[in-house]
Amino acid sequence: MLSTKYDHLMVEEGKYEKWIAKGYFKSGDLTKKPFCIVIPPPNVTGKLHLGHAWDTGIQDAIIRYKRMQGYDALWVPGMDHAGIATQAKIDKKLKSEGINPREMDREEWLKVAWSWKDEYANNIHKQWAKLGLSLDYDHERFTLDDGLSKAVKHVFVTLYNKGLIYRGERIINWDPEAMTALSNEEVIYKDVKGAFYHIKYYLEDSNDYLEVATTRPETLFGDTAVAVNPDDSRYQKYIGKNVILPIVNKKIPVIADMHADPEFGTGVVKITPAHDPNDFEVGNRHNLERIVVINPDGTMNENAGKYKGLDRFECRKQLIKDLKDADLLLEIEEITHSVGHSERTDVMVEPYLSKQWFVKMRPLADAVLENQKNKDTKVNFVPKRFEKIMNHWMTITYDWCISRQLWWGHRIPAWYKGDEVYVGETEPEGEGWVQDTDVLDTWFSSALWPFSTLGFPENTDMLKRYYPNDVLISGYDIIPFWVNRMTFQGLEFMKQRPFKECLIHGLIRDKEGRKMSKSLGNGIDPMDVIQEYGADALRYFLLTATSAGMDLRYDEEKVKSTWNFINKLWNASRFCLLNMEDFKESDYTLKELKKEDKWIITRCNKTIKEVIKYMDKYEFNNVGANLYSFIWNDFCDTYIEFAKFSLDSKATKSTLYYVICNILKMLHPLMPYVTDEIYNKLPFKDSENIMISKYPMYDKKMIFKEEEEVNHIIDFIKVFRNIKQEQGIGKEFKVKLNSKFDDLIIKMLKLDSHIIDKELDITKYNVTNNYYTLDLYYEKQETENDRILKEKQIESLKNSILRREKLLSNEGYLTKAPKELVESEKAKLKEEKELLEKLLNA
RNA sequence: GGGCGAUUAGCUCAGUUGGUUAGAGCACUUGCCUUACAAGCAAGGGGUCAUAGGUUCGAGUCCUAUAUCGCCCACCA
Repeated sequence: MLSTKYDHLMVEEGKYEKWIAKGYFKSGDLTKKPFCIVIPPPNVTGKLHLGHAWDTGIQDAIIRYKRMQGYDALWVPGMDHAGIATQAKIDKKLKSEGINPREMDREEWLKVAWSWKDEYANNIHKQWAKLGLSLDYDHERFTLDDGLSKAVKHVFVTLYNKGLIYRGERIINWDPEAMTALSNEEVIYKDVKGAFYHIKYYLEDSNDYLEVATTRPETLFGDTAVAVNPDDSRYQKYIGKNVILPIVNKKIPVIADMHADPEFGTGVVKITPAHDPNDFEVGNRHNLERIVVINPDGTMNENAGKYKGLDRFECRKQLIKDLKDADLLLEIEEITHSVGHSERTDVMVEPYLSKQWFVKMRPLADAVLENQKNKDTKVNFVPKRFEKIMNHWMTITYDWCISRQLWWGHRIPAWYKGDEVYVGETEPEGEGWVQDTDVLDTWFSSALWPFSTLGFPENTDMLKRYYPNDVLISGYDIIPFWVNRMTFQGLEFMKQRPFKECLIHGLIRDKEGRKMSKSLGNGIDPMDVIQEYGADALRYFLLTATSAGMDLRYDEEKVKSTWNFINKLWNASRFCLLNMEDFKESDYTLKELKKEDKWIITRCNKTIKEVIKYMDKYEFNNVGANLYSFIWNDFCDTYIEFAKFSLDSKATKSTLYYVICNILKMLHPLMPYVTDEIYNKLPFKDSENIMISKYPMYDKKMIFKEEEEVNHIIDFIKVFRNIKQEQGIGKEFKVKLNSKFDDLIIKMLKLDSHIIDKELDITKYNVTNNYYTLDLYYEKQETENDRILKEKQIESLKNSILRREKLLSNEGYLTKAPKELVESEKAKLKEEKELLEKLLNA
């Protein structure tokens, strides 16, 4: 028997291991329809946070729901090597041990990395288990495992052969701390305080100068021209002349280029083709030399002359001082401008001329845009609005820099011998070939996740069966990084969308609405929450606290209140089980039901219908609201109280069984542990385990017309109690029943010893809800207060009648509103008028 | 500059294709240890749905502005 109080630690202990041992998470029953979700692979950099708990909780709810509905449900687990993030962490750890990671041998370093991966993967497995996720571990993958590496190589080589991957010298975003190139998506723009430095660029052999404004004076060593707008009348006379580059004292030309905006700054731009993407384009147009002046680690190189070796920011300081001393600095204009920072290391990104590998995006993105026009073949976002983010990205995207100067990742399958380049899945024959030392962007491999995990590039049975995936669950923050890239790679290599639907959720915030972050120290460890309230409470809270696509504030009070809800379920179940001790399957019957049994069974079926509707739409907040009020209000507060009058009846026991069984099943996807615990204690059950039992189905035959009658009974009970409390009536009162009364009302209100059949000459109050009516007599002079209360009741009724009469005399309403609505308004008006009559005559 | 979201009870949030008098949890008031649960039960108070217009028989919901907060993208010499 269940203990008197819900104990989440006891309930959750050992269950996951049991589920695993029984093989309940396994997929592959070919007689069933397939349903597949792949987990967004967490990074092997740390522990899972609340966002993961939310994201995976949604997936587990969906997969458990589908499994119970008879699908062959496959949820593919896996993790991401997370190149730059993981390498940064490993390097940090090595440095803290006094080891310089860059002085290590690559192979040695990789050994450290793999043991790091093992340790963190192990942690993540433990956390998945705590969360209760029904992942099919037979199909677990890691982005660097052999199969996925093969997929990556295949994709790289195929795209290269198609001309969709190329190697080129471009301005890329450079992270001077991680010392690697980054993609545009890995650059976070932040507003920082900086300055416009107005510098004199003297014209050759003249005392005249051009005023150049720049935020990055240290790049002037790389200047190879100064540009003005060809239509800018102020400067036309200078076009074609030379200016003297300050400090360097070198001649550079004044050129005319549209890039210079006459409205912006001084209208004169210094052109540094090796350190600015726009300048790079200008340089191409005018055939300018590209001079790199900064080293990969952010220090100045030999082109900076005496500033060589200085950090870029130190150089700026010194240079400004020297310019000032040489009277070349006109002004320092303080401004706030946005500057790119590395997503991972948070250092200022350096636009940097460098030879890298790129994916040519235009054809791939266009294919996505085309595919999104067809609702049967496109990725359907839930909520719909997120499709815009993808479409916009596909419209403006430009070539994707995929090479990273890191060790942790997929080594680029390209080999060089002199000027020769070979790209292939395996090393080329012959002597002297050297493989590219770079690895690929992490997202290059995760972009293949929906099909690489299923066996691609082989055309496996798995791939045929589970691709496209049915739904992908992701936060809106990774649409550009991941969802978009999976979509174009899926279309390119599988000729089909990677998933039919894409369910988007928001971000977790703290109680004050701030993003959870390490620097703020406001992060919450889901494992702590599970320890205190249980995985069931955490998961139910996360899923039901907000509507789709919205951010979620973590509020411990709400988790606590979810715990209370589970405790309520626990005790309701306890009540059922206590009364089912000798109840056998052969006793179970839904014939000869009493009206209250029919009432709860009807409510239960209506709830099933709603819950299924909302589960199918992924509206878990609505699923929760329906279940919560059905369980707490209808079942616990109302039906169980009714049931107490007929606990030895088979109909009552059967009804209790019917309802609790359906409740447990509907709750199971949202709170797997406690529902498993209680289901197991049922005297008999339809399945070995709730998680492989059949999900409830709406049954029209179980909708009874008696529901309405019982609703009136419940309503009357409420009206009576209200009046009794408002009038301050204690145990001394008499009632004279003025209509046919129902036994349930008598029992619930404990009226039997108070019934009289004669009128009394004391305070009388007519209690009615228009279906039942009685006179309530009690020893108390009617006070002013009582009179006011009664008048208030009459007043509000009169107002309501007036409102309805007005509505029903509106010609437009009568002709245009649905007939049923008008009819029910009329009926209600009639009821109200009758009720008013009774109250006035009382 | 372009786009998106939010604004509803003291707090956190729901509110479906427009349809009774706008809901929940927490908090609050009153009365209850009623043998499933006092982490509970019963009853209750509390909202001019950000503002201004409009469409409609009817608007929290649709349209047009405006305000405030937040996010994304682009630009930033």
